[in-house]
Amino acid sequence: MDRIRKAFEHALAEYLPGQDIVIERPKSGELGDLAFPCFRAAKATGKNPAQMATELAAQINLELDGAELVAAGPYLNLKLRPEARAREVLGGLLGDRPYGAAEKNGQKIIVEYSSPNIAKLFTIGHLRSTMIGHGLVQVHRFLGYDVVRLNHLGDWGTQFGTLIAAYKRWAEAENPQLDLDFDWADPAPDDRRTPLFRLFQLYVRFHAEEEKDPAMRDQARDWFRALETGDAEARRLWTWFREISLKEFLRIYDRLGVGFDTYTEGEAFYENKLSDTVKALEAKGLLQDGERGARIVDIEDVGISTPCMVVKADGGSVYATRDLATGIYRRDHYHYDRCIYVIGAEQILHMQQVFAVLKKLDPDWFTEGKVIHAPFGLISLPDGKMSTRKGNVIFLEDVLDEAVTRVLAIIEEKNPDLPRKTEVAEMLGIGAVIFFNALNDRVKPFTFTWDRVIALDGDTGPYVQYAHARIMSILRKGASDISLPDHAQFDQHARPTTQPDGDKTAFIQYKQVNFKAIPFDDSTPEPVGLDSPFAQELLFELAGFPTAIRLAQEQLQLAPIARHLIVIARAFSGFYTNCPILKGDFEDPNIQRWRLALCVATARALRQGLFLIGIEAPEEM
RNA sequence: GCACCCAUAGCUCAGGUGGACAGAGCAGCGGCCUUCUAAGCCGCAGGUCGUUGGUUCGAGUCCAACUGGGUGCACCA
Repeated sequence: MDRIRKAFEHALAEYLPGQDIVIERPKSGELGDLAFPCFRAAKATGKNPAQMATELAAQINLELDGAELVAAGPYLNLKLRPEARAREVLGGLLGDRPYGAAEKNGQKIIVEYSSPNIAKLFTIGHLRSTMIGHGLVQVHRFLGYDVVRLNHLGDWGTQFGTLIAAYKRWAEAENPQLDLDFDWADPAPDDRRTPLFRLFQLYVRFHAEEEKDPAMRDQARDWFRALETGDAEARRLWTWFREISLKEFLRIYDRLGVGFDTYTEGEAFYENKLSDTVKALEAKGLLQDGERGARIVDIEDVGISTPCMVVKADGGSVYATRDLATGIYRRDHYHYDRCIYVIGAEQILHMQQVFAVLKKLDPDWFTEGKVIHAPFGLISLPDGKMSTRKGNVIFLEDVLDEAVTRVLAIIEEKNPDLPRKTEVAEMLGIGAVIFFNALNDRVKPFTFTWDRVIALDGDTGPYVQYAHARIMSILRKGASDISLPDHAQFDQHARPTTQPDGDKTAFIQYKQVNFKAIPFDDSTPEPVGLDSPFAQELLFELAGFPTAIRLAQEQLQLAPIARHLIVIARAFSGFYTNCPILKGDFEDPNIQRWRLALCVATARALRQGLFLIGIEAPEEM
């Protein structure tokens, strides 16, 4: 389609010299494959847009086989004949390269995402940063960028004082390994009898009790100070807490199919870099005295009235200090082209402050767009904000488990003989949750309800997966001259591992799918059997898939991909119900071949898109 | 008080750089399983795009003010 777009652009440029030629996609495939809105050009030449479209349609000779120009009101549309469209789209989708993927472009992107706090359990809120970040990683790799995946672990701070104090108070004596249930707390659910869960219980209890006994706060502070000054006992517990937390995190990442290149560059990593950061700011003359002796950077000149505090009155560091140190370290260590922070929208001001200070510190490096915040809206509960401290949260694992349970019930009802039920249920249940997140990937906050997040009908992950499974079923039954993708091979590429040096491949290799009967080269015969409006609409939507991926990269959000997957799946359903593939009575056997080719192309696009947002596609469901 | 974000069908949301008729899903009602998976398909019904002005040939989209909601505003992260 790129080839045709270029030819169209060229032809238009010839007739409209000196004008910006912007080519769009029509609203539907019925109108054409490409559209040129004549408004601007008409205005520049003082013509009526509709008249101009008519004139251009008559004048321009495209010299493209199978393409015609049609004036539709103020639009000049390029419309391919059904056969030409089929050839064009299928040729792109059934080639060696993943559809819409780009060559390496030499640019390096680093993405910081997930970044959970040690000793806390993943909530539904963590899904946002984790999966949006993962999706952005996939999309950038797909488009040819080198990507570094960073997990900025919350492994430092006063909460460690809290944890150590709580551990000392309630656990050390009778439950030192945290391997027993506490008699003062609800027992952990069966599948969550982990040290991390009990650590979390300690944390919640401490916060509850310190309300009544403020002296406990001092103990927590003291322990954190001990940790900062290198006290051996504090250090030992910190290391251990970090370990048991990370172990659980990795298990969940594995379940989600997410991974990172490093887990070591968390907040603790930057502790010994803070004083240098402050010195660098000092050297640049950026630090000023603030209230009560705090040290601040004034950023009013860039429109931010709240100054960025870097040093507290007591000389301690704050969040911003760590983020500044992080920014500097990454500049020196990664030499990136762009650094993306996938962090909640409630931190917009904070990120603006940090970016503003970084720009003052090194305007040559931190240019516009060099560091960028990809924010997402907060998830709240029907009765208010989630609070880990208060314990009114929805845990991510509970959501995933519930989704899988609901899917299993449906499988038992509709397809009880399905092989590998548990695995399929896992793919579908988790897919539903992840897809919902991708579809709602936006700045608007939303209220969590079980039925919304785990919906299985309508515009959902399972809807897309279902379309894919139906195709695979057809191919199993009828595609004797099409070799199917090897499932093991697919899994290997589809699931990025949690190993730092693991997965480097962002897209599925489909070398296993070969069209022996219909090679795509100049000798490829005219496609037949695809002139139905349903087939044509499906082809049109498949053609729009690369645009959706590029849009996702530009906007740093996954919604365009999720939405387009729905559109493709819906178009396929139309094709599926209206155009027989295996059961048809074809006078020309090539009709069936070409319809099968369209099926393979669709499956490939669906899998690829699901993969980009982090979802697996079972072959049967 | 100041800043940022948001406001489209009963509900949840789409509507890249203003432009082809404001579209989906859910919920509701009515059809479709002796043919490739009914987790599906088809149809019906449902909207003064928060309000008022402005810019423009053209505004759901841009600007201003207002109303309503969310978030943030230096010694927590």
